[in-house]
Amino acid sequence: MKEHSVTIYDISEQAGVSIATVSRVLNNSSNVSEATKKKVLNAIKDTGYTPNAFARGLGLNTMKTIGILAADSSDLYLAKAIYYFEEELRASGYDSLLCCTGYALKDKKAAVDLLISKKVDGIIFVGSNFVYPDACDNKYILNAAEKVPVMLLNAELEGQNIYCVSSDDYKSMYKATEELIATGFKDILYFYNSLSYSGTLKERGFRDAMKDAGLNVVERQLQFFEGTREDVHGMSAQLEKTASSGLKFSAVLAADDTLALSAVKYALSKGYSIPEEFSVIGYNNSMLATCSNPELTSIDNKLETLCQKLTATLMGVLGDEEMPKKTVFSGDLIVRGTTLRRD
Amino acid sequence: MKEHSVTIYDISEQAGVSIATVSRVLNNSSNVSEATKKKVLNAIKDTGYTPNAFARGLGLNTMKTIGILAADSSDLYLAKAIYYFEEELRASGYDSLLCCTGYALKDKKAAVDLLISKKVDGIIFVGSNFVYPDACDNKYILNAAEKVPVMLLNAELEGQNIYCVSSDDYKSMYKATEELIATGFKDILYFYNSLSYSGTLKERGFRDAMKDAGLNVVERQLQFFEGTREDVHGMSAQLEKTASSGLKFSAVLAADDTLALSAVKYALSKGYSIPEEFSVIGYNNSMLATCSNPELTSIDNKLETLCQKLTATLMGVLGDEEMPKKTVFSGDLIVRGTTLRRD
DNA sequence: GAAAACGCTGAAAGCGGTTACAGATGAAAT
DNA sequence: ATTTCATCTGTAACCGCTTTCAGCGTTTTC
Repeated sequence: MKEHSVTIYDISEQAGVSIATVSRVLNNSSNVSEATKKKVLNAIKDTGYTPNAFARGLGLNTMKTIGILAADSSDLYLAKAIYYFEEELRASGYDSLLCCTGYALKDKKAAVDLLISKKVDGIIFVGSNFVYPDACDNKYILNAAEKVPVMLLNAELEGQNIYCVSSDDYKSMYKATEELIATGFKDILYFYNSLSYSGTLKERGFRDAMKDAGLNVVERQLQFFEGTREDVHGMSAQLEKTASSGLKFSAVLAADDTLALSAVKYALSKGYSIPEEFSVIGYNNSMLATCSNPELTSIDNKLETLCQKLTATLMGVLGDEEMPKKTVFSGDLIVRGTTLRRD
Repeated sequence: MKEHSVTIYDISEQAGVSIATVSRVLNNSSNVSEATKKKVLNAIKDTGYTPNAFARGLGLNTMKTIGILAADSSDLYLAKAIYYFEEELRASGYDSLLCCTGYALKDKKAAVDLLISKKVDGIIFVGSNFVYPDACDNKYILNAAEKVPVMLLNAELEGQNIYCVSSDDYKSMYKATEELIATGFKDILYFYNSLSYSGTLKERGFRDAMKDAGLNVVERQLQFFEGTREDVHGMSAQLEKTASSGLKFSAVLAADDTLALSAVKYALSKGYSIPEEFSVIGYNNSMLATCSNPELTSIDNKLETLCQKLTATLMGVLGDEEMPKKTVFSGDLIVRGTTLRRD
């Protein structure tokens, strides 16, 4: 099978030059005469030679590769982020090594080691679930940052060589809560499925907005969904159960569009008319928002902008520039069919 | 920054052994006495050493890495496939290098070269859009196959060192068409957005089923959507336009759940009741199917099984086993709310 | 016309591992 | 006591590429 792949030596021999010259041609570096360059390029074309990136990486001690860590690449939001990163990185001359870690801390640690051993030039942690409320669980990130710049999307962590780009989830959720209240919905159920860093921010936004509006929040009003992120049926079942257990709510503020969609499903099954009798606000403004019927009012946290900014920051860091350790973008509330218009 | 990272030499020095011994400990190979092993492991722990994967790769000429090529990692279906592959590969001791190529041939070629240069042990082409109807456009795949095993998901291409695992899209679409006809819908609009290999199969399935039912198909009945894969509004607008241009249809057979969802949107906007007056069948049985209201009847092509089979085949090939060059799984029609039940 | 500068090329060291081979040590067999 | 053998460890070559340094021929400079 692997019948001794073509190396720079084969090229040098065929072109009648030294390997150094071949290397120079490959890298477009320093002065090589047109004649020799042509000879080398021909030899390369003839043999179908592709340089060995290991060998190059060994010498240069960089593979021009950025590690991307995401819990679940099939999550709509994370997938989109990965896509943007891939695109941005490629445009900057970097490749990406993707690791889907799942949500267990142990696997996240293993993935970081793997990326380090592959000598990535930087690591992007996609999504807030990598940063834990308990500080000592975050040591693996600090360790990584000792070796390589670490970028956090939608999470925050202080530390040398750690850079954060995130959306202002606190404010967004505060705004969303206000919106529901302003359109006449006071018995709001907060529906979430992640205990992450940004999850905490969102929850605080909801609580504070309720408090500032003089509304009381009972703990049952915050529903945590434990199932998988795609289990829409399970989600609406939980709402159903919550309602039948006696808690009254006429609006759902969801930490995620999928949860919001399940709320729409629940409301329709109950025969409520949306948005007059029952309102819903989602989060992330994913494609689900426009797929839904009626379409979801949702928070757009400008993922593409976040990803661009994060990549730009990373490139700056790699170029030894001084870069801001923390950038926050505020989100927009996109009003669609699951909330009332106000004028 | 990069303050001379810890190497095997540092470990050997600290542990008072040779680098060969350190290497042996790292690879758990041959006989190393417990005492020395312990010394080495301690040194590793103390220094936080992680082996350099380039150097290892250079020596072994394998990085234990599989390249994954997908046009768009944020596409629901592709993202899911990527997720399964990642999972399966990791379980088999391989890592994955993801390249999102976009849909342009040129970029696909570039991505293949990149993977080859990174010395991946195999390449998985995720999705049928990598195989073109025009054979000479597929040369880049044959080239890749000269260097490394090539795996095709949902596409077929003859060639040395090329292995295909796919769903029987022809039969599935044939079945779906039959279902619509059997439930009383004969003026079916076929809605698609991809000219890929499996796209062709699907279309043939539709055409043949219609023909076998004695139904005529006019070309306007096959609508191609050119926009992006998430533009639900654009899709329903096209249906709207098609309808107002005079073509009558009371059912949509979509090559993709997103397209199907847009059909639901269109039908609802027209005030048709689903599924009695208007039926829809989607494809892929993605989460959109259960997100929709009413929920989509869709073809489940058992993506997870496909991915598992493909990975297993690849592992077999890498282990120099004889493997089937082509495996086909048939799909299931999952009946939900957008088609009538039949008894 | 000799010296200096320049453009191009090659030899060789090094990147950090793996591994074949040889050497050292100690126990078992004769 | 000597040989044999197994067990453990070290030396050094090698993987394919980049890059420094030196060398050489040619042109410029005074």
